[in-house]
Amino acid sequence: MEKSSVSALGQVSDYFKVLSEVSRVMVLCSLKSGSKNVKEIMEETGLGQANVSKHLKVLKDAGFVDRQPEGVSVYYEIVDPIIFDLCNLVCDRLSVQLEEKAKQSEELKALHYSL
Amino acid sequence: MEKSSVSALGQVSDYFKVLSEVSRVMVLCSLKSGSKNVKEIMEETGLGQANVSKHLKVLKDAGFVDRQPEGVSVYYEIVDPIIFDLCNLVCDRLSVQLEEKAKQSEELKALHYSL
DNA sequence: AGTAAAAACAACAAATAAGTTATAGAAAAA
DNA sequence: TTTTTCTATAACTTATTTGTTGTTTTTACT
Repeated sequence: MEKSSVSALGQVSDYFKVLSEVSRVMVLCSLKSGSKNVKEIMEETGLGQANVSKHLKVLKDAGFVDRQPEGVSVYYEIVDPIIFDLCNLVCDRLSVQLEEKAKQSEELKALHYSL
Repeated sequence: MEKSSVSALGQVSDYFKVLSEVSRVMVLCSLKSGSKNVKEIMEETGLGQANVSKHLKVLKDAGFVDRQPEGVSVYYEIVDPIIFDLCNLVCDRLSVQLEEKAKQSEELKALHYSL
């Protein structure tokens, strides 16, 4: 496997890494309805101040959100709603997986009663 | 933020977590061209045996790949090519980000010469 | 049976990351 | 100016996770 390919794949996995923490996804979700400042994000997510700040920095560095100071507070907003497309794709896939498992469960139950 | 929402978001972030490691994405990529056994994956990715085995377990548990023993070796294959849709979405997004940065760089250069 | 090959598993070391506490900085209000 | 409010940063602790080494298990072959 070529060095350049690995590097490119590394960028992709780094992108996914940003979305691989519940807290960060929660922060993104709280921003889905529009621009919010840190305190509002804290209240909506229930996360601590320093924690939210740190996650927001990660999200900003990765280009997920935009930072906009206004007076004392700082407002953040989603840069590109592609994130939600990604999440929806994953949600659909998870639903399918669950349905398949449910079906298997039903088959097992049927087998049980037929024995 | 509701408990059930957090739980659902946790499932989503767990899904992304699987894709957040270069090694695992490399393994998935090596399987893009078709079913392969562990040794073939090792050769294509350059990863160690135990390491590949562990990543394959993670991928299998998450429902990304299917396991199929054949004689002494075990073949793995992609279950759902949705992963590549996800990766392509991310790649497109990363390209756009890079283009924007390049444009900014050009603007900076132009500014430099005009001063 | 005994050996060889392939993959999984267990245990360990090292690296990475998350959350907390405490502190510092910056802007508005008193 | 002093104080208050909001956010960022640093230092630290703890928890996860990765990769490696060594061992075990399973299957095929002699």
